[in-house]
Amino acid sequence: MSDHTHPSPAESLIAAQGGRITRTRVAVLDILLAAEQSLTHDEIGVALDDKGIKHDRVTLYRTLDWLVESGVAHKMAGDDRARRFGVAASGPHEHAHFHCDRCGKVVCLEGLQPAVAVNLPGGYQLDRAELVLHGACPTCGKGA
Amino acid sequence: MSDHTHPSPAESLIAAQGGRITRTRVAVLDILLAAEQSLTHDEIGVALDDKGIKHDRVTLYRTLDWLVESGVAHKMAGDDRARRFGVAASGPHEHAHFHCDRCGKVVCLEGLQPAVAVNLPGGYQLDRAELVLHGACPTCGKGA
DNA sequence: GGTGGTTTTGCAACATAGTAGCATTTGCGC
DNA sequence: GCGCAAATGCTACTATGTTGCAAAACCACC
Repeated sequence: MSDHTHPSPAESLIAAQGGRITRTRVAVLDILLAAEQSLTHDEIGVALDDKGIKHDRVTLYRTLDWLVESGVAHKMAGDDRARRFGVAASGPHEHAHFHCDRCGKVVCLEGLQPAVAVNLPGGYQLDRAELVLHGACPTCGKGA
Repeated sequence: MSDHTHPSPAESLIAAQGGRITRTRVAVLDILLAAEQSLTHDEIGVALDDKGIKHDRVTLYRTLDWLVESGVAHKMAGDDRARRFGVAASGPHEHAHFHCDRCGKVVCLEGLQPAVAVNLPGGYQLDRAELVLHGACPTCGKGA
């Protein structure tokens, strides 16, 4: 529609995965990149709507799914049935997550992988470990 | 409906929580007690139907919810949107779970809590840690 | 810059998981 | 046995996620 005078890192990130540069895809990745914590579909949808980007619920699901399959983003299941999405900073998402039980926010704790090489009963082949810490985040902890 | 000649441990467990001994509640807890791995609502419903226990989907939800609130069972969110339930052997459910990525089964690994007291960024108040190990279970690992 | 093929979007309908309200039943104290 | 409160079962509803297909957008090529 206009000249692309703002070459966001999202575009190059999408292009690096062999995907097409589309409005929705760039906007979603931009939102994910700017967010400090994992977001749900609904939150991303609201943010998308706030940016004036026309979108569909299904498109959002497929876009997020594509980002996860491309390794750009990663998804995780929270306490309720809402899946949350975040950008995968490093290659493997071998990092812990902190889930605040009060505000429900999920933050990625990069560079915080404990020794999970525990003694497996035998026969079990460990592929990856997912550690979720529950408690109160700094914001909610102070207001307690 | 007949005389209770088999006083299952489920009954006393329910009574200890101050709950009423009902058909559904005893049967559900019995199934959970007998199962080695966590079960979904659907799996419990099938097992309930297999035992000839008349039940409703909503009743099952509420029964499971009551068991969780009473501390008898514990729930966790899997990879998909289906919640899984299992009996809480000890008091706090401070144990790890193993999720087989091939058959989708979730097993509770009792007595397998690693040192998760990692260095939190500060301000975060850790309440409990949930560790989910992903990989292949002995059954699926052998057939690979 | 135009054209064509393929991907992506958008729409509608569907599928599954979980919840709410309320009348009826049932367990349990009395 | 009686009565009350808890638990069940029913319908309907919400939320989350999926599938199929036609229209539009993106990109390669000319």
